[in-house]
Amino acid sequence: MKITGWIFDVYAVDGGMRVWIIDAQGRKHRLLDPFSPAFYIGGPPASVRPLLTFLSRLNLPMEVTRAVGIEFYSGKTIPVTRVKLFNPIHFTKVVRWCASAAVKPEGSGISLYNCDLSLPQLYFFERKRFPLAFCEVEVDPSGTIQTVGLLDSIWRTDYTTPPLTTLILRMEGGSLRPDHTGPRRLEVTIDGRTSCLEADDEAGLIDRFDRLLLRHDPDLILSEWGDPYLLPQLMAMAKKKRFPLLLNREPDTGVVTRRERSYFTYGQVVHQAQAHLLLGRWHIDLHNSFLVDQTELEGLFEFARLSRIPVQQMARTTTGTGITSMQMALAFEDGILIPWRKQESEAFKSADQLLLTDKGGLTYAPKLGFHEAVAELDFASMYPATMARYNISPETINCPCCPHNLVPEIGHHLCTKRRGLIPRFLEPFLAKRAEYKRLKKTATDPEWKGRYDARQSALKWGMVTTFGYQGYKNARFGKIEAHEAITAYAREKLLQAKEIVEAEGFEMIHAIVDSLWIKKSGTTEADYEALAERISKACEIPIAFEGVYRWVLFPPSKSDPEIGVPNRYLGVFQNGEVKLRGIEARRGDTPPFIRAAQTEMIEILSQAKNREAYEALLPEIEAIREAYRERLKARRVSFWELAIAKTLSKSPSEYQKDSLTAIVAKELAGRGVRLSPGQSISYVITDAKSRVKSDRARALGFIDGSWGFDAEKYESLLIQAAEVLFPDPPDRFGQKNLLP
DNA sequence: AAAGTACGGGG
DNA sequence: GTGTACGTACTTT
Repeated sequence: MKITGWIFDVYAVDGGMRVWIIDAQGRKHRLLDPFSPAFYIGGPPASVRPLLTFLSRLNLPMEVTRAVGIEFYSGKTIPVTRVKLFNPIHFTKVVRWCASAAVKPEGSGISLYNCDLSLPQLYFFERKRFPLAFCEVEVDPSGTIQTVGLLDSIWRTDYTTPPLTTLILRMEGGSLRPDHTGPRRLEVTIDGRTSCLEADDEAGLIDRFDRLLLRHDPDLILSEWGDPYLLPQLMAMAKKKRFPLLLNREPDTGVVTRRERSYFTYGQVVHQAQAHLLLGRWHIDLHNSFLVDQTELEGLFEFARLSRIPVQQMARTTTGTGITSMQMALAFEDGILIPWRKQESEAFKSADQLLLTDKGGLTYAPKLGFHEAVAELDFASMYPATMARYNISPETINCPCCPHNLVPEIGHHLCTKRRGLIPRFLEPFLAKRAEYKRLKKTATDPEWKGRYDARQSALKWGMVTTFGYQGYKNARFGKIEAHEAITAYAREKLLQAKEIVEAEGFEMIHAIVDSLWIKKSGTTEADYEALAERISKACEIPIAFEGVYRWVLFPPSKSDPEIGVPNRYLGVFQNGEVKLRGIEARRGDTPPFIRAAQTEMIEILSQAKNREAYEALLPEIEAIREAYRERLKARRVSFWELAIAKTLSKSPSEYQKDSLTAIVAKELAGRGVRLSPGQSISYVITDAKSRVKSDRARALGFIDGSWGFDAEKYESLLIQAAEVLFPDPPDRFGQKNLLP
């Protein structure tokens, strides 16, 4: 039998990989693909021999042969032993035994390769397939796959995804975390019909839920808080009532769970809730996935395809894991032995070298205040472009063969003989993103426009991470020296651009890492385009002319009104597009009420063509402010609009100061809500100055009509949000603010 | 005044 | 099962 469709799910079962295909009619096909994953052992024969003896005593179906592979850092072909397990479910166990200290004593010189990948990854790598690939499958009557013809490629930009039956699982009445509120009803939506299930009849609830699953057989359970709350609750109820819960499509299997964790990344703590992964069906929690949060399902699918990580797993992992998997796939294709964990440590650096290399991006202080007709030039994807252009990769930095090819400022050098893995990975990746951006512009169908945008945004995250990962000590294909080389080149490029611009008589208003704000009277758009062209040529990486601002405002720092702040500004391009950085409307912890007020004000100001017109709008801005103030006074504001969302950086009990966040977190913890670092909470300020601390603020989920809000406090936030837009003009320091 | 806490960036 | 910088703004003590 021949089946044409998309690879929906892949996981290991006894005797092979379970492969689910969904065809264009939405039919689901449960197939088996025999698969014998292999890992490799390298090292001195005297050390390898006892390991092989150990393996032979296991009496598991396997094949041990001699092979060769390329060692990643040296690029040399080395002899290795290949261990192929005939049954994939033995793989993880056998690798773990081989790695354990009893079998592989310290100092044995043994290295294991290709051993810490998941089985779906190994399967996809070896068979050159990928999640959601469109293909033609030849199947025998028992459902075993004979051949697979790939009708798709990870580099396609016009791919489609299978038709999915989706069940939406959430709590009635909003998306607040269920355990941060009082009791609510469970809501299940499928085929456009929503049913509410009462929690007081547990047996009836499970029974109705099971019947919905049976009747509709959804491919995707899309939940809000399914991971930390709904699925655990449903599973506990089912267990208590001894009812089966038919979440998996694979018979006689349990739901795979992964422990919750909190980790630190990019300067902040992130919480990943416990995950519930289904077999033959997807469960995706909208609130437990960075990628879905940033790029919708479309970006998640793009990442799953490229990384060869199944959709459900990809939803819960970081973009860093995703791009590492893409890099491993490329290494695998090239016959490179994938190193298990990093062995290389940072090379020694002298004190004066440290001073130079530890600098990151270059930042100037902006010229304060209001400016007209300023142009912005941005180096596009500066860091990835630099890595690709200068061949920056962990195995090319400080190679033994090219000491002459120096990186600016710092003592590192780069290989000229071997193209690095990271640049080879980045080239098609950069090109694919550029293609999506182009398609997004030219697409006429709004649905595809949105799709292209989500996909390019997912790729953007991949590139941001590729750079960040070079500086991470445990990255598989990263090296801190490579990170330093990238920022060194980037500083050089920005300086070079600044020199060109100033030599041509432009005034530099601001410059930061990869962007310049410049002006010169009489300059046309075509002149700016030509200037960008000249800089691109001189710098060897592309810089783009973003546009000319009607006006851009760099408000003064609140701690020192004489200086500006690098990342706090607002401006309007000539096409009317508004750009905000660092101000209230852009921040995640601004209450919706304040955000709405400031956004409305900026909307009005964006009409202004020049400074005079801008200043003339002051009365209108004041009118908006007063209208919002009236609403506060008349209490015509919902708690939801006043809610402040904050991310916890520690467990509630670890807070030392009684900030509002700490007070509310402790209050919630006292009600039995488990809060881990990285989770967020929402609260309303009820009485900021109350001597009774617990009266100062109240969690949004537990506030009711008996509580009021602190109108005075919100009024001051409102006034502040307005004042940012009318600071003391820089040439009129010492005068009163334009707003009282 | 000092220390604690949280935010953004990237596009 | 993977990104620990850095500056600003604001609050508490």
